[in-house]
Parts: sequence; C-alpha cells; structure tokens
Amino acid sequence: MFTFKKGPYPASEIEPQIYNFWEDNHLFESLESDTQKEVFSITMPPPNITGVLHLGHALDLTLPDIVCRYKRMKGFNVCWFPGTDQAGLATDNKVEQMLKKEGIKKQDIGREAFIEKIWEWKKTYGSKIIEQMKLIGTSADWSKLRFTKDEEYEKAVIKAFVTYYNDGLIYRGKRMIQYCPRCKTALSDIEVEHKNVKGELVYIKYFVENSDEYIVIATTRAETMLGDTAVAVHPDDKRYKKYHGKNLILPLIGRKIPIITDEYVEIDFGTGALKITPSHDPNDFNLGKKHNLDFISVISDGLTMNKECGKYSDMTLKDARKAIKEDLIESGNFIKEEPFVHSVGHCERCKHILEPVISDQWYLKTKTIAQKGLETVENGDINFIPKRWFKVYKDWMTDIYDWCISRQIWWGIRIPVWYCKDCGEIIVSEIEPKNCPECYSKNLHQEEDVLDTWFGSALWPFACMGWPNESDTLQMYYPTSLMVVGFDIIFFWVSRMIFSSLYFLNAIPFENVYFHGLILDKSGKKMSKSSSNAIDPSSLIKEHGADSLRYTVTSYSSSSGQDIKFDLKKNKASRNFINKIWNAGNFVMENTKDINYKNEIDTRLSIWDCWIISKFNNVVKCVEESIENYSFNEASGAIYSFFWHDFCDWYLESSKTTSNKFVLRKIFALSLKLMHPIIPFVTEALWLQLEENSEESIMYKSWPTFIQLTESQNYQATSIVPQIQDTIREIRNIKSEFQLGKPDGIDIEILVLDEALILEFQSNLESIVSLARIESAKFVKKESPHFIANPVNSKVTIMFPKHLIDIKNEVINKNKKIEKLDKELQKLEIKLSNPNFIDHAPSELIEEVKSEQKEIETKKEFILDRIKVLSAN
RNA sequence: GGGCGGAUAGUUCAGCGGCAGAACGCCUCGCUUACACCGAGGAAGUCGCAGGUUCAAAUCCUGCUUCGCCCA
Repeated sequence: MFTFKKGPYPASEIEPQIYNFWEDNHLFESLESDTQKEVFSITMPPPNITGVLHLGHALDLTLPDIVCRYKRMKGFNVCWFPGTDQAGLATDNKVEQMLKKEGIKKQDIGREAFIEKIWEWKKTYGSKIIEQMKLIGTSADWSKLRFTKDEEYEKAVIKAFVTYYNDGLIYRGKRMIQYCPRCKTALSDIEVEHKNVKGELVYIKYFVENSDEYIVIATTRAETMLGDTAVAVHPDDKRYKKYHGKNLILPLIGRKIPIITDEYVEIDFGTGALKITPSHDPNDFNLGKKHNLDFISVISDGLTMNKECGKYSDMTLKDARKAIKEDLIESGNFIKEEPFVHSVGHCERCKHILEPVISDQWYLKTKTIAQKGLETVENGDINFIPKRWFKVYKDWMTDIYDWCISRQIWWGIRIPVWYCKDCGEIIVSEIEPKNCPECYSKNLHQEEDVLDTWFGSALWPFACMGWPNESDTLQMYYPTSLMVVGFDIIFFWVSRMIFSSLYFLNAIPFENVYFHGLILDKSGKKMSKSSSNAIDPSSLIKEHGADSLRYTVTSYSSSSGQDIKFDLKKNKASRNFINKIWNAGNFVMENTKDINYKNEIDTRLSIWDCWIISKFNNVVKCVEESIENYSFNEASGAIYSFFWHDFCDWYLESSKTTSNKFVLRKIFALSLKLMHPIIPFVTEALWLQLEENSEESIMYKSWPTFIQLTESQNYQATSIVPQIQDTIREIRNIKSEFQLGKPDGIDIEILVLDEALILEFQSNLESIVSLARIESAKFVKKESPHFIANPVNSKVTIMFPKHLIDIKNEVINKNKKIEKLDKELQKLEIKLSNPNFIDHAPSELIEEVKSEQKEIETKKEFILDRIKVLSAN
C-alpha cells in the first residue's frame, strides 16, 4: 500500500489514506450478529453541529478511541456510537446571526421557514464536525450515526416527556426564571454563569408613613424600586424594632409598603434593611411568596421598563436607573452611591446579563429521580474516575432544583402539549391530537415552547440505540461500558443521563465515567475564541499529524484528570516520536526483507534477543494495566521509553552486529500492535508494509501476549545484558570525558573476574565494540601498567590505553567520583547506624542498603588505589 | 461563605511512605550506511512555607501562603 521514501514521516499524506482504508473496509462497524464475543460499548458525547473541533474534542475522541482499539484487539465486540447534537440555543443563535447578515430577521420569515433554514444549514455544515472527528482517527461505528433531532430521536424525547408528565413529574408553573434578553428565552439554573461585576450601591431614604423618620435602603438596582412591595429587616435588629408593623412610603411613587421581618436578612450587610422586589429578584420572590406580598412587575422582556412605570415606561434599564437616581436627588431621597462589586448572572451561551423574570414555564421534578441517581453512584454501580467528582455530583444531586425545561426559541423539539382554545383543556400526547377529548373542539393550539436541548441529550445513551423501541441494538449494547467527558458537563450531561436512564430503563447508562480536565493555554487560561488563544486541532493535525496530537493529549491524561496546559513544544516532541517509529520501521524492513518469515524460524536467541523480549513482556503488561486504570499518560510513557530507548537505542543498534532477524521483525511487529491504540495511523501504515500482512489491518490483530523465555534466557536478559550495558556506558563516558570521538585507535582491555561472565562478554564482543564505538577490545587476566583502569562493577573493569588519557584530568575526575561516592556512603551510614532503622525497617531493605554500602566501598577503594598509582607517576 | 484542585529541574508534567524522575530546552562531542524530526555524554531540584506522625515524608496529618476552578 505504501512505500518508504527517504526523509521524515509524511503524516498528512498517509493518514487520510489509512482512514479511508479502515472506513472502506467497514472496520469500525460492530455486528449485532457477532454474539460470540464479549461486548464493549461506548456512546460519544455528541458534539454540537454548529461547532468545530477543538482540543477538548481531541480528548473526548482520542481517549475512548484508545480504549476501543485496545478492546478490539483484546477480542471484544466493540461498538462506539457516534452522533451530533442539535444544540438548541447555539444553533438557533448561529443561524439567526447568519440570516442577520443577509438582512433577514427570523421573526420576519416565521417559525417554519426559520426551521427550514436551519435544516438547510445543517445539510451544508452539519457534517463538518464529523469530517473533523475522522481526521483524528475516531474509530466509531458511523453506520450507527445519530443526530439528536432525527425523527426517531425526536420520538424518544417526546415519549420521555409524556411519560414523565403522566407520572406527575412534569408540571407547568409560574416561577421566577433566569431570562436571557438577548436569546429571548428562559434558561435553567445551570446555564447561568455567575460573574463579579463592578456596579454601584445606591443609598436611598424610605420615609416611615406619617413621620420624618426614615430607613436607609442600599441597592445595586435602583430601577427595580418601582416594583418594591416591602422592606425587610431582621427580627432581632435593634435599630429597626420600633418600626415593626409600620409602613414606608416608596419614594417617587408614594405607594405604601409594609416593613416585614425575616431571619433571611443579614444584619451586617448594607444598612440591614432590604428592599423587596418580588417580581425581579429570585430571593425577593421567595420572600414575597412567604409573606404574601404583592408582585408588581416593572420590567418587560428583561430589557425595558414596562407600561406600569409612568414616566419611566419604555426606558432601557440603564436609562431608567439614571433617571430614577436623578429624581431621587431632586426629591431629597438620595443619600449617596458608592462603587460595589457584586455577582451577576450571565447567559452561559451568549454571556449577556440575565434578568430574573416571572413567567410560565415547564418544569421537571427532580428531587426523587436525582436521589436514585445519587444512590447508584454512591453504591458503586457507576464508577467515577477520578473519584473526587463524586462529591461534586453528590452536592448537586442533593440540592437539586426542579429543572426548567421550556425554552422560547424555535429550533428544538416542540413541547408535545396542546391547549384547547374552547374549553382550556391541556392535552399532553405523543401524537398530535385531532380534537379536544373534553369538548371535541378542533380548535387546538400547540405549546409554542421547545424543550431544553439537554432534556433530549440526557436520553442519548439509550435513545441513540433506538429507545423506546425494544431494539436488538439496545439489547446488545446497553448499558454501555464507558463515558469520557470533560468535568465541566458533569451536571449538564452525566447527572441527567444517569437519572434519565434509571427512570426509563431502570438501568445505569454506563459503568464508568472518565472525567478529563479542561485544556488551557500555555499560561493556564481557558482557551476561547474571544481571547484568541484557542489552538485549532485541525491545523495541528495538518502540521504534525493526528498521531502526534493523539500522543500529546494521551501523555497529558492521567487518572487524576488534571487540567492540561497545552504546550505546542510537546506536540512537536510527539511528532518526533512518530517519525522515529517510521524510520525504525524502515530499518527493520530493509534488514529483514530477504528472509521468509512464514516458513523459516530461527530459534537461536542472542542475549539481546532475550533482553528485548523480556523488556517487551514488561511493557505489554504496563500498557495493559495503564489503559485499564485510565492512566493513559503511563501507557504513552511506557511505549515511548520502550520503543525509543530500549528497542531503537539498544536492540536495533545491537542488531547491526548480533541478533536474530526473526526476533527483530517479530518484536517490531508486536510493538506496532502495542502502540496501535494510541497512535493508530503510523502503526497501521507500517503494519501494512510488512509484506506478509499487506491486506489485513492491524485493527483486529490480537493483542500481544507474554512470550515465554527459559530460565537461562531470562537470566541473560535480566542479569548479563545490564552488565554489558553498564560496561558500554562506562566506555562511552570515558570517551566523552577525553573527547575521543571516533573509534579509530581506541583499543581497550576488559578485565572480567568471573569465568562464566567472561564467556558471555566474549561471545558478545562484537556488539560491545560496535555499541561503544571503539576499534577493538580484548579480555585480559590482569591490569597492565600501560592502561588506565576504571571499574564498572565489582566484577568488570575496563582499561583505556594511557596515551589516550590526560592523566591530570583523570586524577581530577577520579577525585570527583570519590566525592560523589562519599556522599552516598554517608547517607547509607546514617541509616545503618540508626538502631531504630535496624529494628523497624523490613529486613529486605536493610540487606539492600548493606550490600549497596559494600558495593560502593569496594568501588571507592578501587578508585583510591588507582589515584595513588596515577599520582605516583 | 462552602467545596475541589494545583504549587516538584529553565519550561511542561509524572511520582503520592523506602537513594528525586521523564520530555522539551540548555552545554560538550559526533553527518556511526533507519532517523539531524538523529546519536553519545553532561549540567540542572531546600519537592510552596511551618509544624506533626513515622525507623523513614515530595508522598500521610494539621495550619498557613499563593494560583485556578466550581457552588452559594
């Protein structure tokens, strides 16, 4: 399929071909007929159709993809359900803005035409996000793609509404809601962002009826005073006790308002007297209900003063505030104003300041269903990773409010409620009623509001599988195994998915939830389009490839789900790693192409073969454990250090002189499998090039298993090779110290004190010479005066010819080494001389420390001895 | 006000009772026939501060400083 070209790995050229290969061969598709295998299923948190891929998606997609690919290789029947979300408000806004540019207002064209426009828009742009998901290698079963406003999906949402309603959990009520004047709709409480805003605190005199005395009221929203219907004080506040039961005269208006007492009022805040505007403040609303106060509305649409406001009618809130302050000054009621920072609700979607408004909305009673959702996680049926998010979940589920599910926008699933214009009957039905069941009138009108998008997406895990139909899909894949999301949508999505699933299916939606952190810019700020610090993953992919981006986000993703300060340098390092793999592949294929792998097997293993097999066994285990524990960073670290430092730096280099070509090729192929879940493109590209596999994808090849070594092979791997490596390192060190670059003329002697070890060293002489880059080495029985000795360990000493060594520097070096060893010795001695340590520490540890002390002492003596000899010359 | 998280090498982060690690960057050397997106070697840390528990603390406990997030 591919051929090597000299030079760096051409990711942007290869990756699309690989993805097409997978897709064309339907490799992502899961068969419901495949009942032999254990099932592993995931539903994707569906991205917004108006969105573009951002780095958060890179996490949402890469991490589940790793798990899916890993599970496939482990022999599971894996199904990953993809989808996109209608995203009510966001889409409504987006298309509204687009039309605005053409000079069209949505009100001008009307509801139906507007919705039509959105569908047109979706047809053109809605697949963009899907194309981008594919760029990153998403191995989701695209044949099962769903959109949360598909006809079938809409039926599920309506079914859910009607069921809740019939069960008495949905009601319509006049309540105070957060209204976004810009989006012109109610929002639920979690769509409100509280931000501190600089404002002013205005102090106003409210005179007591028939008196010269007054109470001072401090307010941040002077304009709402027109709607005041009481002033509240704390019952124990001595300052105001004498006024209990009296009335105040509302300035400018002259309305009589009572002074009420309530423990809600904070004595120490402001003047301790609180003006109550039940129609325009959520807390005042509650007090108004409690004390049976009048509700006077003075603001319409959240933007302007209403008709009841006399001279202030139709003014904007800002203008009205200014005019009222001026009038208060004139009337002598104004005392002062001072700067004040207070928390103000903003629209989570458009960031506009929200206005609390009383209106008719639809609500879902959440208390009891949330309780069940809480218990399910508490008792471990659903597992949160990391655990700490449970506390956040618990707090929210415990103090949950009824959920305002109606929205005054057009794009969305319209609430399935009809009002009879003749008799006032309310009809809630899954299908449009023909006439009123009470009076048989045909004069019916459907509720104008649509449902909160999140109401529908809460059903995603099962509605994407065809619920409420008893589908085979649902039967087979539900509940799912894993959900991967950012913690920022724990309330929006995770909580609601859990209680919805428990309610409608009496089953958990997923067994595990991995919450990843948020991606921040290099300085730790949230990435956002408005502050232009957002990094576009598509351009990153274009520049360095999807594998690089995947590798980068993976190495940032620990089981503790920390936020990620995304560093472009790290992505570059990942790119280098991918390139390293590509080039190693090139080497392996070049060097093994002349062997027939299918028929011949060379079973003679060199010590390096044994060593790499042993290392490979370890890394496989480590990667398995890391993926199972969601320590993705550890998996990525393990493959990096194995492949680069063990396989390339040592094994591949050793293979240039000594090693079994079969093992070289085999371990390389197995490494590709091992790395495939994390970096699927390059591993597939290389896999397909190993000629024996030219047509079969790596995706369904079995996960590597433990390779058995004999006891002696194991001994060579874990005991001999490390000594040879230490020897090579020591030679390289000396070469480096004396700047002996080229191997020419470096003929060293090696003294080995152990007969068996001599044999091992001798039979691997070639690789020692080659890896250490020297001209020759020979084994001797004793030191020669023409050579300078350096200890590797208690059994191995290497000797460089005197003429290559600067004796003065060598003495200095050796003295430095002594210093170092002394420091280490000191530490050990302190430990060993502590009787408490000897009494309490485990004996293994004590033995370890003792033998280490011995080793260092021997080394020290050896070096001291050589210093003496050198100094004497 | 309540809660959560971070503070470890110049930088980005692991480690979370038993000799402080990685990657990048930096310094020295090297175009060794897979890779200069490379190779070999090296320097670099009072693990935020102060107490405590322990034979032993970056790691556990308490308090504090500081940065960030969530809820009210």
